[in-house]
Amino acid sequence: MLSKEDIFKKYLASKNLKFTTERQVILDRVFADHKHFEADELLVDLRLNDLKVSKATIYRTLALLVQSGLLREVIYGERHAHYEHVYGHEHHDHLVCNNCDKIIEFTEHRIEKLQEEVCKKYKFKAESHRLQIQGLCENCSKKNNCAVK
Amino acid sequence: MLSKEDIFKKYLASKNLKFTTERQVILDRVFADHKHFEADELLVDLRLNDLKVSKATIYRTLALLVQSGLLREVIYGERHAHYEHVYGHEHHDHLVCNNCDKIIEFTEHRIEKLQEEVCKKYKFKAESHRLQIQGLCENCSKKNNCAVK
DNA sequence: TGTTTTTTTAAAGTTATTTTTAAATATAAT
DNA sequence: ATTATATTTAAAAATAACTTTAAAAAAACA
Repeated sequence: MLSKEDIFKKYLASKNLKFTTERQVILDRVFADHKHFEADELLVDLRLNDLKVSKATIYRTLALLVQSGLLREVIYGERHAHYEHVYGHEHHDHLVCNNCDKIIEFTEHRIEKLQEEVCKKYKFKAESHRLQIQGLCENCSKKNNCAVK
Repeated sequence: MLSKEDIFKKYLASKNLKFTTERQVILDRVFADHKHFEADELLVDLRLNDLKVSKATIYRTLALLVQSGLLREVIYGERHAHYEHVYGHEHHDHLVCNNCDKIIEFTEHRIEKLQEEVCKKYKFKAESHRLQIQGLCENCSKKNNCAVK
C-alpha cells in the first residue's frame, strides 16, 4: 500500500505541482494526530510547534489533500469546514452531542448495506455518504435529566 | 389535526407574538410548494410573486417557523441553512446528485432501526439525524458513462 | 383618540472563514 | 546562467449569511 507521502506526491505530480517543504509540514501535522480538525485549529497547532506556514498555504494545501483523497471534508452544521482522515481510517459515521459537542465515531456495516439497497432502487450511483445523529451523549443526558443546561 | 396556520398562531400566541400579514405571507409561500429551500431562495420567490417582505423579516420568520415545529433545518454540506417541511411530511433522508443537484427523498425504516441500535450501544440519546448520500442520479450517471461532464 | 408596544423595513453592520493580490522566493527547464 | 513556472507570504479584500439599527408603520390597549 502506498504511504500518505506517496499518494500526495503522486497526486501533485499528476497536476504538475511540487512537493514543497510547506506541503510536507502540513501533511505531517495533519496526520500526526487522528482527530477531526478545522483549518484554523491546524494553523494554531502549527504555530505552537514553531512551524511557520501562512494561512493561505494552509487553506490551499488542505484543498489539495482533499483532492488527493487523503482527507475528506465533513460538516457538522457549522459554517466552516471540518476535516478528517480518509487514509488509514475505515469509513464511519458520527454521533454528535448537542450539549458538549463530543463526537463519537461508529461503523455499522448493516446500515451501509441498506444504503446500497436504496441506491439500487433509485438507480443512484453513490460516491460518498454522511450519516450524522445529533442528540445527547451519555454524560450530558444524565446531567439533563435533572436540570436544564 | 391542527392546520399549519393554527399551529403557527398557537405558537405565536404562546410567545405573545402577532400573526402579521408578513408572517402569513411567508407561511403560505413556504408551504405552497413542497421543496427544500434556502432563506435566499424564499426571498427571490417572494419577490417574483410581488410579495414584498424584507430580508430581516424572512430570517426572523423562518426562525419562528422552526421554533414552532413546522419546519426543520437541514444542511447539505453548504455553509447556509436549508429548510424542509416537518408538517405533513414523514421523516426521510436524501440522495443528492453531485452533477445536477437533484435531490431524491427516501424513507428506509430499517436504517432508522439500526440507528436506534447504534445509539443504544453508545447510550446516546438521539434527537435528530441526517443521512445524505452523494453521487450521481440515474440521468447523470448515464451521461457520464460516455463523456466527462 | 392618544399612548404604548410590537413589527417591519432598508440599509448598514457584523463576523468568521476563505480567497486574492502583489511582491519575494524557490524550483525546474533550457 | 537565463528564463519560465510555481509557490509562499502577509495583508487586504471578498464572500456569504445573517443581524442590528433606527425610523416608520401597524396593532393593541386604555
